[in-house]
Amino acid sequence: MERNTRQRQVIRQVFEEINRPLGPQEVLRAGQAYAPRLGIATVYRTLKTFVEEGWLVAVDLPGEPARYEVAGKAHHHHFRCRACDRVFEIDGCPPNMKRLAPRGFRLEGHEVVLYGRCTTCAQPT
Amino acid sequence: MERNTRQRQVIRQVFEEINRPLGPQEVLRAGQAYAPRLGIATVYRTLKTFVEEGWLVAVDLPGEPARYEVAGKAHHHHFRCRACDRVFEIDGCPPNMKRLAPRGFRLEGHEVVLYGRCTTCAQPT
DNA sequence: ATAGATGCAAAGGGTTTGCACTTGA
DNA sequence: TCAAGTGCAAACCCTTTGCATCTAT
Repeated sequence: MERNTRQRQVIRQVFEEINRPLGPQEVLRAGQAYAPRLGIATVYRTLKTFVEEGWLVAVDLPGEPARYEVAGKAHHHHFRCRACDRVFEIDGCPPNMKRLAPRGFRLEGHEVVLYGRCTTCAQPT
Repeated sequence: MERNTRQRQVIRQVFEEINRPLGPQEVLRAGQAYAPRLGIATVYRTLKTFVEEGWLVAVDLPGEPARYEVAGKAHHHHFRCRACDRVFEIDGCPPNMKRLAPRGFRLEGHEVVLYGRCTTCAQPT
């Protein structure tokens, strides 16, 4: 059965406070503000546990380690800022994905990732 | 200056024969059919060299090691078969990507990945 | 009390690098 | 000839795992 340890409370809190997908290192650093002895192994184990419980889902972007976000949101995609490397959720979804699949291929799902500058990093100064 | 070694000939040939994105291990195994002593380090180094030369481009899909394909093709995306894990190029591109970016964000690029079954793996038997 | 959770350090898997040997030009 | 390229093994980085200790329940 599940225990409600200090570390898990902290990790849950981190995801509730920072509303965007977070990687293990981001979780570790944010969590250590509340629990300085928090270790990276615990972060990995806890992320895995939360995914199995269904409270988190993995967000995989091309060419980088997995991030995680709170589960249960509507279908959506992600925007990755090339300046600060943070990832943001975006609503909506391009239409007619089906017509892109070659004939004979069965389309079961898709991923869309946008790249550019977030509001903060797009500022002139 | 660049040398035209047996290993490089073999790796070039592999990409010309197999017309889809290949990962280092796929290149190694295909290449060893022609050059049995081909080593994985050479594959990595050669892939990197070819990318720097501009002959190959990296194809990164979420959550998996990079693949490579011959450069110079028109803008396109990829389809990954969930049964055989092979990746195929697909033409076309969803319209109106711009409207998906949040206000204030500057959109510079995008990736689309389709998932499903390729023709071969979609066959009933 | 005690099984689940943690922290550390060691082990894994994929990628890169150091170095002596090989080889194309 | 002789520097670029290769193969092997060691090093690396990120993630996972083993194990002794700690701690919610």
